[in-house]
Amino acid sequence: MATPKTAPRDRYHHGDLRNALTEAACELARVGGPAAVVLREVARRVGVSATAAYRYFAAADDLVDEVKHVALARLAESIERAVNAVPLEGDPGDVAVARLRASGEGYLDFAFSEPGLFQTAFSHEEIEHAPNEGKDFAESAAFQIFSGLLDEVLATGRMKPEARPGAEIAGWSMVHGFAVLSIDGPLGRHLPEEMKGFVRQRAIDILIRGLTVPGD
Amino acid sequence: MATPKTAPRDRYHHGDLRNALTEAACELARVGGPAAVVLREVARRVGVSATAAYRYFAAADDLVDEVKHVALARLAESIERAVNAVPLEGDPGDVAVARLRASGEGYLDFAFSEPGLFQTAFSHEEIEHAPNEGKDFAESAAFQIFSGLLDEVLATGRMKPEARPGAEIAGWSMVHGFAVLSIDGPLGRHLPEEMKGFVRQRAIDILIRGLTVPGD
DNA sequence: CCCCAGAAGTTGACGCCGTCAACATCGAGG
DNA sequence: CCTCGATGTTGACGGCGTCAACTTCTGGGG
Repeated sequence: MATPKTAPRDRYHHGDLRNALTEAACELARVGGPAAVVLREVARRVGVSATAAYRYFAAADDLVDEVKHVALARLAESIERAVNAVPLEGDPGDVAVARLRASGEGYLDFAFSEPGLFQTAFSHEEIEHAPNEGKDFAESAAFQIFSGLLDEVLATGRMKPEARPGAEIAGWSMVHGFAVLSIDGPLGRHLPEEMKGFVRQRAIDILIRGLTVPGD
Repeated sequence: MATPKTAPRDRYHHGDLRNALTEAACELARVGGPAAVVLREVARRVGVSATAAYRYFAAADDLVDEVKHVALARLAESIERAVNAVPLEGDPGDVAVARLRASGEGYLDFAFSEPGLFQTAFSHEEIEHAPNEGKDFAESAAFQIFSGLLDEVLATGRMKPEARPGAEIAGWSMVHGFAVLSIDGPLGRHLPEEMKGFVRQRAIDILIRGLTVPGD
């Protein structure tokens, strides 16, 4: 066992295939969306036979699931980054509202900068695939952050208590709907590029207006 | 040519294949979503060879497009039905707002009662498929109705003029996002059935609150 | 030291898919 | 009646996901 571990083993066997596959799958998804994640192509890119993937994934869908989790994590990072960029000085209510707004911006930043991954994050091939582990999203980091921000807003009095229930879902719906309609829906194709930014701000404005009460 | 047209011609040739194919494709989409629209299966159901479809559709995607247009039309019908069910008596502002709200309800009624068709209506296989005919959606009946309803609300003074631009897109985003998240997203799987209705009302409430000003 | 069990990857096959080129068939108009 | 164009069929190709059977590599115990 003198010098064996350093050589990069050109013809696979012992490089960490699983990670390599996941990475290749992510790249495919990034460029072409969920439909582009094709098991045989992933294997080809990694330089391995198609069936090799079955050592690590029970089926092709599981590979897509892996990408989905990666994408969801990146989405959460994007939101967190945007929220943390908001300066904390000034009226606490204003800060809370600004942070809430920023979370929406972070969501859309990710959706527009990585549309393929975003689409993959929300793809479910079949209408049903088990009562489910319950793990994949509502429990996800992104949702938790968003929920916490709404609590902040509530705590500063900038939201009426009766408006709090269901607020995360309404907010999520607005921002997600806008992303979806923009990325592969009609907005993306029919809206002049210069209006996109305007409309995006308006959507978030209307959401914030619906959720909060004016300051002072 | 005495009695030829009445006989139903069992072995295709001259029955209107195109319609039969479209209809079968719609049924597939209805039950299984866009992924279930498989050319060979459609042909099989109609009792015809797979390649027969190529007389009427240049490619399998064109068949899906056909379903998409049907689905979009049904969506518009559902919205129109809900809007027209609103009684016109009382304060015009209230009526306009009620009609606006009803359009959202009609949208969601369709999405939840025909999830497969709804998903198909908003599916686009590839990220790009031409600068596009521009026809498919923003010009669609549904969008026009929605836009008109917003104008009504504006005219009754229940919406501030500066809130009007971008309003249809914000509204569409909210309702569409809610539908998508509910049908094949996390809301559908993680939300107790009894809360669905509540959350749905809240989402629409928040939207209306964001778009309008209170009456009186 | 060697050797062998099991992990890691390959081969070849199957049935499904979309699509194409070549062929068969029907029915209306000269 | 006979031909010609529209309509549908056959058979093939390559790509896909998946499976069973095979090979090759590697580390740890005799």
